[in-house]
Amino acid sequence: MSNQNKEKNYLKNYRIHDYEVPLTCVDVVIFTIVDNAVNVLLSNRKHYPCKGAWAIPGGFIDLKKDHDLQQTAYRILFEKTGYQAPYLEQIGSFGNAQRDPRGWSVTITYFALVNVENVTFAADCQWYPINETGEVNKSLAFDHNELISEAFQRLRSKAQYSTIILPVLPEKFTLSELQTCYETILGGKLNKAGFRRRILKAEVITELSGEYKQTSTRTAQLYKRSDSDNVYFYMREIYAK
Amino acid sequence: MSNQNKEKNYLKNYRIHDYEVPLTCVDVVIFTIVDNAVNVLLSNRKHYPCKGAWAIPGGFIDLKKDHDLQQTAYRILFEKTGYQAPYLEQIGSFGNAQRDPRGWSVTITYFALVNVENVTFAADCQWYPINETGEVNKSLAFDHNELISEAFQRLRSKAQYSTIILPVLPEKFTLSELQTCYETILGGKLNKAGFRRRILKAEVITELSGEYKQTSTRTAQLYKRSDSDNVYFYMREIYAK
DNA sequence: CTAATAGTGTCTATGAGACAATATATG
DNA sequence: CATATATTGTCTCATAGACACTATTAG
Repeated sequence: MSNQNKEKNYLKNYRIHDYEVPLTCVDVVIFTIVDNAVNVLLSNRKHYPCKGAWAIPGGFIDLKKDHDLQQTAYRILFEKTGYQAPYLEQIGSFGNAQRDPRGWSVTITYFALVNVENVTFAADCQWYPINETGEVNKSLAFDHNELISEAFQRLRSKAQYSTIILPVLPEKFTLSELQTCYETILGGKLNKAGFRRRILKAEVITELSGEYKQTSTRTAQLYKRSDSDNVYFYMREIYAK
Repeated sequence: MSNQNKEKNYLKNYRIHDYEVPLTCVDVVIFTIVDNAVNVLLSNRKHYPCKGAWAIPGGFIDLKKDHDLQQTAYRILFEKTGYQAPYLEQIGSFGNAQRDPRGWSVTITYFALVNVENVTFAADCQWYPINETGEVNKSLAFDHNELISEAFQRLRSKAQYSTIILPVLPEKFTLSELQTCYETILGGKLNKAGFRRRILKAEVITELSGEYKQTSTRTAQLYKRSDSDNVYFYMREIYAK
């Protein structure tokens, strides 16, 4: 038998269920900002294990429908929030023998950034604020509080040198609102003049000429995300205190 | 039946093989520097599929022996290189329906940095230089050239703002050798005075007082990694040209 | 007018890039 | 001494941080 035929033969007889395999699933930590606090979307589990417990949205790969991992994550996010194209990034995979009572399990974890006003979330979901350690004050299913914490660290770290957080803002926003979002995520105050210089240099937002937001005092210029709303990466980190 | 008993019952009857699951494996891109070029360790596949093809070291999770994903990666690395504690970092997971002829498959990919002199690699392995696009000039099994490229991008990107590459150096080295390593990975020349200021500021290397390396001209001060050889992250990127 | 927030001007501090000067080996 | 590389000094430049000043709105 030729080598090629041997390979064909091997593949014909290959059955994944002849092997011991881990559980593999995809989880998505969905962040937004509500009332100047970072919030995460929690979903109440309908099925065993951990039925009734709160958890971040997640699920198994649909081998028939999902073309790749990213699409699994998009599907999960869409099912829970109705969002079509949010900011979505893989933060890493976590796997060990203990994290799931069913056995050795791996989660490929993503994080997403959404604007709270654009979410029409499923009935089993709710926003929950995260605390200073990047977790929620609530006992969650599996190791989900750790996953949230990891995701938040990534978010905060990226906010220090990029314009990643723009998707949490509404369509139109002021520079002060944008600065407040950064301050919320970074956990400290930023210098106003410096912040403005920095964000304008990135050319990721565009002034809406003639459009202003009424406030109790001086009106503020409105901006929108630029059409080419790619994330900009700075050569230097910003410092919040 | 109580809710707790129902859960126990569910777990007792849970069989992973009742579900359609993807293949899940761990692959490790092992980098070193040989003759001022970044090299990657390739292993010749002994088993189907892609028997006889070159691939990066990888394998399945051993559900009995491996406590977590990181340990799977360490095990794979140790089996191929004899290395006990190299620099190892997860770069991400890649999964889709096409990348493995056996079906939907996920790889959790790590990259490692080793010093070439400390490796005693397995007989089925060899170093292979990577080209400007971060791939090897060779057709590899599965999507392994893409994985190498992703890993190399991560390596280069991290070298711009951290001291991550120290593990590729031998026990004792000169500042010029260290700078050459950085230049090899970054793909450009660095400013000498600036580089020295920067690396010494990080306090990740220690002068070996009285020890010098003979060269054809002036001897050079030897250094070693500091005992606390944690990776240092700079607030600002370095620029190679 | 006052209060409050929006928006700008400018000085300082940090650290990288450029480039040259000096030091020390070999032959 | 010539040459090559190691090592250091110093000037410039970009950008962040500090801080105060001006502008504009409501009441």
